[in-house]
Amino acid sequence: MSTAKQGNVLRSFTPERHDHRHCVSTALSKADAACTASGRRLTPLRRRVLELVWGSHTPVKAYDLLAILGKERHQAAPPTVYRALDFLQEAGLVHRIASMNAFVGCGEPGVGHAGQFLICAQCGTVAELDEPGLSKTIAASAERLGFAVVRETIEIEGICAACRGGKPRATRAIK
Amino acid sequence: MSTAKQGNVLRSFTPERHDHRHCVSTALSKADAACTASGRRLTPLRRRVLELVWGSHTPVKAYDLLAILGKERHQAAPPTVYRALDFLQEAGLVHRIASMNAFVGCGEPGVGHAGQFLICAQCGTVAELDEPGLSKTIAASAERLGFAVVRETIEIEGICAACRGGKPRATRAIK
DNA sequence: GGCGATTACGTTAGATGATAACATTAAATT
DNA sequence: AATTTAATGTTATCATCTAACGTAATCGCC
Repeated sequence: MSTAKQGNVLRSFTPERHDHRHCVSTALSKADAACTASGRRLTPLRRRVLELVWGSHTPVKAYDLLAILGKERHQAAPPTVYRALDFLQEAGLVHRIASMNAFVGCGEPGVGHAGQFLICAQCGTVAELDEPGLSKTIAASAERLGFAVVRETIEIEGICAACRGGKPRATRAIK
Repeated sequence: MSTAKQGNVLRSFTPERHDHRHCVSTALSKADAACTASGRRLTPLRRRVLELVWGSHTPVKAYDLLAILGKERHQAAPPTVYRALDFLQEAGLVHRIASMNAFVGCGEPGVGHAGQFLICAQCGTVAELDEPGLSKTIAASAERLGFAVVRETIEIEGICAACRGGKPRATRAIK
């Protein structure tokens, strides 16, 4: 048996008690650094959207962000939030979860990686993986068919350890 | 090195010249059989929707189906088509491609398999895979985190052999 | 075959998700 | 400061999907 290299967990299922404000501020610091490095402008609006995305333990819907922004700035329309999200995706700071039409903060911005997610159907929390083995298997299949891979969308739905272990967290609702 | 078992191609990139009506009628026959076997009712409406889905080489949008049904039956609203699609998904006869908000016929109904798709960004055609190796890799990662997999969404975007080989097919448009 | 229960479908309305197009403001560049 | 570019505001609209409720078809049973 080959010693399969284990992948990394870029964003783990968060433990029940942890200071999430710390996660958020760390993410924002990383984002500042990444944008400075790449010459992008993390404007107050974009930064605020990123903060809101990180503020939730679960993927956030665009219109939820819109509702919050609407209260804060008294002017916010769909393009406001979609443009910010587009920027953040482009910058590798958030991922879009296609199967949910929702967004999560990226646990490891800057590092080139595919989008590989484990999504708990119970509590809605998301873990982000970087399993090179997965991408390799995909690449092998693709190659057999002469298919050139451009982008991977891997979203695995299931039940996380906490929810299985009889101590389910707060339910999926993010409002 | 272990002799990795190669997966199956459940639905391949269709060759340029082939009698697609044959694909469709085969799919419908299989569907009839599968529904009879499982005690489901493949009503005329559902059957027609399945036929329309299979009629396209590329994933079909719900509203495209709606437009066609509208002409045929002079009464067709969104629920008409979404309900039929829900049934067909439940019955394992079509898959939803989350990253496209579109639907494709399932190449191997009845056989339990994950949704693994290669999607050509150029021509829009879709190949459906069943790579047990992929699912195994995913299961291994999940297990490390105590995560119980329920459903896999694997959608790989890229360029298919035909489009790479300088003889691109008709473009993605399905209208 | 009639009858109640169930399932499918019709119909209206609206929630949610996303984008086009153009005006305005702010920032970077010269 | 003037010019250019990038970001945001604003309005409108399109696309996707679902809730809720009524009607019609079908099924299961007697």
